[in-house]
Amino acid sequence: MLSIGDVADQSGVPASALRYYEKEGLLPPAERKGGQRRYSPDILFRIRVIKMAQQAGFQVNEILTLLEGFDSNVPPSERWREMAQKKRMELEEKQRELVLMQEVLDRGLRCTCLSWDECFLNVSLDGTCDRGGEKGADRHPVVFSRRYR
Amino acid sequence: MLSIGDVADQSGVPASALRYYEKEGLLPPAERKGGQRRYSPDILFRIRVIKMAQQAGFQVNEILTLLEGFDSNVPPSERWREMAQKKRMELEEKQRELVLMQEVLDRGLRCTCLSWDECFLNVSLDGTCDRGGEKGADRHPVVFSRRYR
DNA sequence: ATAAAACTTAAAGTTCACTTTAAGTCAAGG
DNA sequence: CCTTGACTTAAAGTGAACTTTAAGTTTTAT
Repeated sequence: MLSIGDVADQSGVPASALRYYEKEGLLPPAERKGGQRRYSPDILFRIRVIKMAQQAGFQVNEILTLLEGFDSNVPPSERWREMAQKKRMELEEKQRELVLMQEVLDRGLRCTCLSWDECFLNVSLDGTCDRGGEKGADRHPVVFSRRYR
Repeated sequence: MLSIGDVADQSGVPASALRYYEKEGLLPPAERKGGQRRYSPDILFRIRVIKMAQQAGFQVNEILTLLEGFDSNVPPSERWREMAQKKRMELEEKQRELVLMQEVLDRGLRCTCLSWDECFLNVSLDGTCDRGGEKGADRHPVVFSRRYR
């Protein structure tokens, strides 16, 4: 059995956060030994899922629904399914945004403009600066133009 | 030229947030007509990028660095490049978590267990319940087990 | 010309997800 | 047995990202 400090060390989640999760219902009330929490190592898997969901943009109350938002003892309740479906679509949208953002970063990293001043005339929807027309794709993204400094 | 209300409508970002962004430097100080903000439609592209970066998990001050965190007039400063490199790696990590999370949701949505009680004995690292052994992959993910209700 | 709708600011308030603090209790090692 | 370090709680504090409020000004439509 692990103390809260052990779990904190092994999961990378501070003890204060673990107590907070317990209070919010994200973690089950831990067994106690003389008032102190004792965890089975299983808890680490649950914490992993909580962290994963957080990275994916779930709020605490959403993770709660995800984990225990059903009362029936039949498989995934309608409520759960609805939430999961909705969330799945949100995740897909978020992935698209993530990829777009990576492309913006990559464009910036590959940029070969010699000065910002070269880069502030044309705004195109894909975010590149296409003034001269020669190697437009490798110019600064216009978002970074001097106009806004 | 667009009023702040127009921009709010067209971008989906509340006027109060737009004012906040201006105060924080995310948006350039807008031109004024009798004290009221007037925007060129170009601003919508910038707002799109801000939203994109937010979806991707950038904080406001990070977006600030992204947009104007360089002083030189040579292409992407070292500072910018460092930040972009770091962020790119974070984005990749986040994508992996997103995919994992989708898989957890999908497993839940595909689950065919007849009751939660069927699903609370085995914990495996991939998060599936594999008691009987027949169609293990389609059981409730163990995260959702009764143990924690 | 005037009334309604939309805008302005500064400052205070809100929500989320924790963290910190204070005062005290427990447990593990020597 | 005793000290030290880890733990306990409740409550207050924090930082991020806005939103709301209040009091006033400007624009727009009739």
